[in-house]
Amino acid sequence: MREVLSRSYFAGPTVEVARSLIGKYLVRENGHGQIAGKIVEVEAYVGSEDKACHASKGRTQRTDVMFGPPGVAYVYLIYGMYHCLNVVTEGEDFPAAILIRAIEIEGRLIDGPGRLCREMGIDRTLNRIDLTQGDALWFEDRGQSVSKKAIGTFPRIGIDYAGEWANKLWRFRMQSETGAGRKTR
DNA sequence: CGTACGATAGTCT
DNA sequence: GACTATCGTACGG
Repeated sequence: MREVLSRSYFAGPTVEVARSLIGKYLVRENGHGQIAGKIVEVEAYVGSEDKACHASKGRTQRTDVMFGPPGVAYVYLIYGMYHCLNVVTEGEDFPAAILIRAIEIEGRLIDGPGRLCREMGIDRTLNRIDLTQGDALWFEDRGQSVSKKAIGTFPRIGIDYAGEWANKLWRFRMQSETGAGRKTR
């Protein structure tokens, strides 16, 4: 079984969708071939109330995409040199997204959103593209189930400014079977 | 091992 | 002009 995740899949509650993304596949297709990786770590950013969510600062040119339909890519540049890949979730006018933090490609752990984007050749030219079309970049269910037990929950990273919102356990990480990626940072 | 810090540019005030 | 959902290197123990 190999199924491209649909728009309705991403329309659900962000935290639940985030948890369910662990064990799914991220697939990148450029002119020269295809790279697929199993998703190992994600973070949920939920609504304008969530101080850690970029959209909490309002609807700007940059955050506008999060207010749109689910299943769309939100890619931004951070610290002037790295890109971060997110999928927009929930309905229109409810700004939320899931940050993809780590994947496993052929047994090799790609740990960190910046490294992941570098590895897969993801940059801002992919911002706002539709991720439900199986074109350039998309998510796949390959029928591998992950038990809830195998998924750890942690606070999100790099958002100490977010007050109480920094304590939410909205980061999900698969305990690796290979032993790779034990580190939690 | 651990912690500290600089690089670098887009975004918002 | 300040800040940033990061990463790699440098250095101390």
